[in-house]
Amino acid sequence: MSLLAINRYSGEAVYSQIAHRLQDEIQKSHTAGNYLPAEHVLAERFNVNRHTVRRAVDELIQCGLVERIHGKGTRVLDAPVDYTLGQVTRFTEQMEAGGSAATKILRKLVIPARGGVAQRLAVQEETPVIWFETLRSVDEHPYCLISHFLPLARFPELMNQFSSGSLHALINQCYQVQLRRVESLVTAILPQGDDASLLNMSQHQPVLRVKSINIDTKNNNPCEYALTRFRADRIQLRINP
Amino acid sequence: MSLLAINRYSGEAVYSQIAHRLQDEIQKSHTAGNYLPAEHVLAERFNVNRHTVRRAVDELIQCGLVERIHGKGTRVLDAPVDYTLGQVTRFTEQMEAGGSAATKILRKLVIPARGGVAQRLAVQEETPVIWFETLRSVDEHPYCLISHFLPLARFPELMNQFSSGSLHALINQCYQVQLRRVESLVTAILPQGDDASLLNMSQHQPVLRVKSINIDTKNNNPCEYALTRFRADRIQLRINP
DNA sequence: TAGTGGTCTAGACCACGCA
DNA sequence: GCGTGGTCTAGACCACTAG
Repeated sequence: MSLLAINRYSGEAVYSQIAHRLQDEIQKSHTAGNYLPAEHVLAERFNVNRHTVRRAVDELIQCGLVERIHGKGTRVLDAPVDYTLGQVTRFTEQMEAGGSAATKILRKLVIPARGGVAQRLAVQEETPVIWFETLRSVDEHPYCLISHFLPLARFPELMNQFSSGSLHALINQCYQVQLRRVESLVTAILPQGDDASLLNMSQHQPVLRVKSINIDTKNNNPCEYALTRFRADRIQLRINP
Repeated sequence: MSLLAINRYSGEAVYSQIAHRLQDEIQKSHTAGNYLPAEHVLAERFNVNRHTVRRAVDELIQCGLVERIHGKGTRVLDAPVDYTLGQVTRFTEQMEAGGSAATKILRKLVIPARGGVAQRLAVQEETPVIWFETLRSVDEHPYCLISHFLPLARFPELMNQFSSGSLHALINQCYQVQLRRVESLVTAILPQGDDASLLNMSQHQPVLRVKSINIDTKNNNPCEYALTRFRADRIQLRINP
């Protein structure tokens, strides 16, 4: 319970003061999964109208701190998960800490390499390339969408072999290829195409886009080009030099 | 003027119907720079309360279609810029590079350390901390905004010494302190506060936010906490493991 | 059925931009 | 001073969740 009351003459809007107060309290007692008190309770506590509380909570939602669930309440969300960009990608292992991670395969195609894909895989234009589209989730909450591109000639049976689980583990097992990340290019964009709906997020909130190249550690040939879109409100990338 | 009236029993919220109607009209008569009719006029036209119109316009703002200007009205914004334009001008910022282009100092303050700042600098709450706000540009085009936080006790004269150029070079020169970046946390958000106008960008395009900690290489004490916001349409971060 | 959030109305007063 | 958006209140009713 806060000691300081709302100051109606401070120049700062009441809803804004309440938003900051709630934000502080959420971060101090980082109770992810908990529910905020009901709106009418908060209204009584701060001595304001319920609509004013709603306006404050709107701010928290915009920040990605909480989510409203109709009929249930307003739930505190997990803080963005740190995702370390290292040499070896271990998506599943990194994310599994909290809950049950899952990878869903959305598309499996063979396409002719063009432009950036051909260039990054160091193959001729029109060379057949495997394209996997995967969606990763924790506890049914999607957090990233990955387009994987791999030269078909190098992994001739991968199209049939890959049906679930970790792609890199499968490659390691079936082809004795150890992958190492050599470069990542990170930027932020608004979600394109179906990405927003697949990630179950707003079209107007940004995603982190990471282009990465993985090479075969044995011969340093590029084997995979991956284009990952992270929900930026759920993920932050940790980079250690 | 629309022919179809609002249907109060369609299941779709009234504000949502109004938002779609307005969106259609804006896009048909794409009159960027024009102002929407005043809220009370729209309310009258749709036979709803002014608050309901406001809720509808909130949606359009969220989409980046219009902006409210206090005392003036609600203005239709330009169509979003095509992404291909952004791609051309996008360049890459090395995580380690200090940045040599023009740096403008926007603010120099001493503030009491609180929360994340205190924690990351490993100082007590309320310890005096220097806060520099700088803007970096290339060819007059701003591309990033940095909040630097440094313990005042460690750099007692820095407030007066720093007037232009590279902060890290100055620290090295005056205090014989070599800084090393030990951690970076990267995420993407929509610009907050004045960031959009300082970076001369749309409020609806994302920025890359990098939190980084620099330590003194001699004793491994944290000396600077920097919070950088990059224009994501102009910058991508290259990360080499 | 009780409790929660979702929407809409009605009216008041304030703060800002501009002529 | 007028017209604009910004905020806050008060109350009503609906829709969803869960016991």
